[in-house]
Amino acid sequence: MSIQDLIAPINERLTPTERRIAELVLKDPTLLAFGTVSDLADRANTSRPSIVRFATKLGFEGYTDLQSWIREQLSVQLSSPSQRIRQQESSTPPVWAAIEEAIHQSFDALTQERLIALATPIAQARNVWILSGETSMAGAYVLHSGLSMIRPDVRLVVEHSTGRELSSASEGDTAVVFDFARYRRNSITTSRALAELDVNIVAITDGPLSPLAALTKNWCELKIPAVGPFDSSIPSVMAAEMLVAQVVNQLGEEARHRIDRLESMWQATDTFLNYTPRPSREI
Amino acid sequence: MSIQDLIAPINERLTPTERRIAELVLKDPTLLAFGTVSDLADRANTSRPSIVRFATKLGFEGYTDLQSWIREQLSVQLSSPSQRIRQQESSTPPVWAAIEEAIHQSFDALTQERLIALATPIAQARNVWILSGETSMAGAYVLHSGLSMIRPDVRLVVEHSTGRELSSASEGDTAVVFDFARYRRNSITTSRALAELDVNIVAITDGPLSPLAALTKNWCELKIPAVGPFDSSIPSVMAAEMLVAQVVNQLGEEARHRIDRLESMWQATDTFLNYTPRPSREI
DNA sequence: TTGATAGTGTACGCCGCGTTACAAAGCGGA
DNA sequence: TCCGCTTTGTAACGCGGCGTACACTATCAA
Repeated sequence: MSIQDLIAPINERLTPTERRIAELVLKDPTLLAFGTVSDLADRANTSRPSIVRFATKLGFEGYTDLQSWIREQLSVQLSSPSQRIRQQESSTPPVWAAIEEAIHQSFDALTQERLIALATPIAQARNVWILSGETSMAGAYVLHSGLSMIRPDVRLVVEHSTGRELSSASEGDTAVVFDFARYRRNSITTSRALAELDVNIVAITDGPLSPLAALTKNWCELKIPAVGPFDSSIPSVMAAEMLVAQVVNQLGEEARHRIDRLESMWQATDTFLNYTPRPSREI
Repeated sequence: MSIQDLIAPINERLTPTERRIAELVLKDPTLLAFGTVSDLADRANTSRPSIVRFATKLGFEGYTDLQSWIREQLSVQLSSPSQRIRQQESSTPPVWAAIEEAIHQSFDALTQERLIALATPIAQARNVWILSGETSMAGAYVLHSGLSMIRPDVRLVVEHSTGRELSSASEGDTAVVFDFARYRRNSITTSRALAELDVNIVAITDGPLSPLAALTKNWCELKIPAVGPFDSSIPSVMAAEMLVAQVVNQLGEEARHRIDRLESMWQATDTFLNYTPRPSREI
């Protein structure tokens, strides 16, 4: 039971001021443990009674009650073995390490030059086709979703309609293919066919021995860790996101203009619950 | 610098009473952090001035001074490892740091207990419905893909057919919702409706202030970094994958059996290019 | 025995704490 | 426009906090 679990069930009943207080104490719980009512009031730009009311709204008698509760929680956290475990880095579960390593390697693989090399054919293509194997579906999905927001004529090709969809592909187009061992037969054969048609191939795959790496010089290598019995999609997704960001850079004003139009479309259709302009937009 | 290091050099100059106080605070440092002079005096069977004198003997102005020092020490100890990591590497590109921090925080949020709490309703549900906002589509996709391989009756609900798809949802079902600020109106209102129908809600969201966190106690908090102009899907995907792995654990033999059948189906249809059995299967 | 000194507890003052009652301001509906 | 409710801030109160001055006790040397 944490302060988060206490706030969550009542978060919709919080007044604006109380919400400010909630954000404050969530950001820095030590404020609650050590701070006085006045401290919190000052930090949240409000008055002391509002702090007390916040405490009662959480179900406590008053601030004192809330604070002593927090202190108890903190005491067990300080004395419990998990805290000591937390400080030792050696005991992290192996999955964590595998994911982190994979991410690091992907970062290393996606240098600035490599990103530019991969993004350029995407930015300049007339049509962009996206293909993928199994592990990498999520990456393909993210790429499709992201690219669609910044340029026209982007299509995610699903296996059962490969032929129909790709019949119009030709020189000047670019196909982005995600696939890793074991390679999906369909994605590989399709890529080969597209390469024959002089379609630019951009391949996200697992190394120079991949059949995809043979098709193009625009490829990059990702390491795929396992999470439980399945392979992780995280590296693919990361690569897709970085590709999208790079294409945005290269398209410049045109991409930004499209994003702005999408934004106003969202506003017009009232898509989001609490619309507040933010520097970072959603995919 | 700890309280031990402060006491050690003067321990021979301590009077009997002061020695009792020293033993007390060494045994339980939270007493110093949270307790008042009176508390300590009572516990050490002495008077309040002795506590104050003890503080001054350690080189502080008074008890207040000592206490605020202890609290500072405690604060850094409580700050999460991810925050300390942030302070180290300043030379890496900001995107990397942001992604790594988000991943660390997600790891912290997805403790074993939390994972079990989230996975149990998924493992036991009659039907599983998956909903998502914008950023988190990829996570929802991965969850759907993974769960489909290990249990029946898993459905990804897309916005335009929400009503039709969910008309059969009822008690005993579980809905997994991914959404983050700005919350997509459709996913939130749908979740609320499902909660009204006593469908179990499992929420992957951005904190206790999320409207989703108000609906259920089975929620977890992810931090969403920005990659270029868009929010990243990586945390959602990671959470989805860890959820799938946990559900596999809980379903045990049944899940493994299903995976094996899928495997032979793949073999039969010759889906992959180079079939070689591997310990880790693809999603 | 007596005086000085170190150790400790009592008594007191002042400040700031948390709390509550009440008034002002903001917001929506009639 | 007015009325009611919700939200928020102001003012006052009483309690307990810490710190300090002072008094008592014990110890030891002379």
